[in-house]
Amino acid sequence: MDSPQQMLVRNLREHSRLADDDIDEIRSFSITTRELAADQDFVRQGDRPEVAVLVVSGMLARYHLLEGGRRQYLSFHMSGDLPDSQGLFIDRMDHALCALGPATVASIPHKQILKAFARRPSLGIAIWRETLVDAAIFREAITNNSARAKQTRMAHLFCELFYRARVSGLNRGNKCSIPLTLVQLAETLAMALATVNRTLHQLRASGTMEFHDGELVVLKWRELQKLGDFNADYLHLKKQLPI
Amino acid sequence: MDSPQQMLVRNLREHSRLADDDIDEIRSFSITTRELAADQDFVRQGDRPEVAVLVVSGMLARYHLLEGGRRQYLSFHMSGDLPDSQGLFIDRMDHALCALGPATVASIPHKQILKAFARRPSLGIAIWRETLVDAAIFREAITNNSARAKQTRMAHLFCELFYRARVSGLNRGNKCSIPLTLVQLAETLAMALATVNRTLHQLRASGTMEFHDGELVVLKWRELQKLGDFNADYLHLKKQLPI
DNA sequence: CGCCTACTTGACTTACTTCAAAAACAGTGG
DNA sequence: CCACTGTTTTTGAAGTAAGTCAAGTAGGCG
Repeated sequence: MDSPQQMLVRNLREHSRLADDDIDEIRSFSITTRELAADQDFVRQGDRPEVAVLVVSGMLARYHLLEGGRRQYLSFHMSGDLPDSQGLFIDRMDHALCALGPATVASIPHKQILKAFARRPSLGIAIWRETLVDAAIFREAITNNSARAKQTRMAHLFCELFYRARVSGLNRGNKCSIPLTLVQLAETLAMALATVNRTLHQLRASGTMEFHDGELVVLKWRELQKLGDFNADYLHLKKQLPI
Repeated sequence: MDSPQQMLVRNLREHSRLADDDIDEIRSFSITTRELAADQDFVRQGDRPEVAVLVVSGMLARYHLLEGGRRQYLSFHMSGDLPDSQGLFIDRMDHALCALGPATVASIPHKQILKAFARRPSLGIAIWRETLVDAAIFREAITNNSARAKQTRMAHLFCELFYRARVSGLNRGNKCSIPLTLVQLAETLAMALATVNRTLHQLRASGTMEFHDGELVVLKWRELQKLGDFNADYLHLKKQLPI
C-alpha cells in the first residue's frame, strides 16, 4: 500500500515531469488521513478550506446544490487526485465535495503547499497543471451533457472513469469500482432516473459493458469507446494507454 | 482607450491583488495586436500555441468541434480576458477559440510570461487564479445546461454575461453587446434553434430583458436574476457589484 | 434586384420526463 | 431465522416539452 505522498507523486507524473527535489518536497509533507462514510460531505458550498484534499481510497465527487435539495454532480475523483486544489487560491467553495462510497482522504495544509511552491516553483506548475486538466474535464462534461445523445453520454462517462482508473492502476482487469447509484448517475448526466435505468440496459444489451452495484465491467473497450464518442486527448496525459 | 497591458491589469485586479512590481512586470510585456473577422478561428483544436491571447475588443468564444461540424460553445470572453491562459501549461488545445463578431486580440509570447513568473511569483498566482475562475464558470455551465429549465438556463447565461460586462465596465447603461446568433445560442445552451427563438420571446414577454442583433438590454435586473437563478458568487470577484 | 444569412412560425412526432407501483436487496432488531 | 424498514432498482403507462421538419419573412449586401 502506497503512502499518500507516493500516490500524489504518481498522480502528478501522469501529466507532469517532476524533478527529484520536487519529489523530496512532496515526501516532506505532513499529511493526516481521515475516513469518510458513504455520502458524507468533506467540504460544503461556502466553506473556506485551509487544507487540500488528496483522495487515498474510494471515490469523491464534487457537486452543486440546487433548489429543493437536488444535486448536480460535476466531477469524480479517485485515488491520487487532488479534488480541490483550486481551493489553494480561491477563497470560498462554489461547490461541495463528498464521498461516494466509504473513502479515505488525506489533508495537506495549504500553508505547507504554498511554502513548497516557493522552494520548488516546478512543483507549483505541476499542481497548476492538475487544475487545468480538471478544467478540461469540466469542458468535456459540458459537451457531454449538452450535445451527446443519452446513450452516448452515459457510455462516455463510463469510458472516462474506466480510462482514468486504468491510468492510475485502479482497475482490476476489465473491472473497476464506480460507487454510484442510479439516482446519482441521473444527477450527473442530466437524465431522469427511469431513463438512466433504461439506457443502462441498452448498454448492457450492446454487449460492450455492464454496471452492477457500483462495479463497472468493460466487455468490449474499443466498441464502448466508439459508442461513447470517447477520445482521451482531453485528459492531457503524458502517455496514451494501449487500446 | 486603454493599452492591452492596462486591460490585463484591470482584469486581474477583479479577483487578485497586484503589487506595483507585478504591474511593472505586466507593463514590460511586448504585445502584438491583431484584428479578427467575425467567426474567424484564432486557435484550433489540436494546436500547440506559443502565445497567450488577450481580448482587446469584441468577444471570443471557446468551443468543441463535434461530428458533422456541429459545435458546442463552452465559454465567452470579453475585453481583458485571457481566454487560453491554460495553454501556458497544457500542450495541445482540446478546444478551439474563435471570434464571435469582429474582434481585436493581443498576443503575449508564453516565454515572456513564464519569465515574468520567475521574477514575480505573485503574478503567476494571479494568472493561476484567472484559470481557476475560468474553471468555476465551466462548472456553472455544466449545471446550467444540465439542471436548469430552458428559460432559466437562457436567463442565467445573459445574467452572467451582463454581470461580467459590468464588472469590466463594458456595459452602456443597461445594455451590452453579446454578438451571438440564435444558432450559436442553441449551440451554447443545448437547445434546438426553434426553442431558442421561442424562449427568447418568452423572456421578452416577461419584461425583464430583450435581445436583438447581438445587443442585450436588461430591463429589470433583479427579476432577471431571479428568473435565471443567478448568483454571482462563482465568479469569485473581490467586490460584489451593487444590485 | 437577387442572393444569403438570420430569424420566425406552425404542425407533427417522439423521446423523455413524470408518476406510480412493485420487486429486489441490505440492514436491523426481535 | 425471519419479519420489518428503507433504499435501490425495475417496469409500465400517460402526458408533454421540445426536437425535427418545412416553409416563409425580413434584413443586409454586392
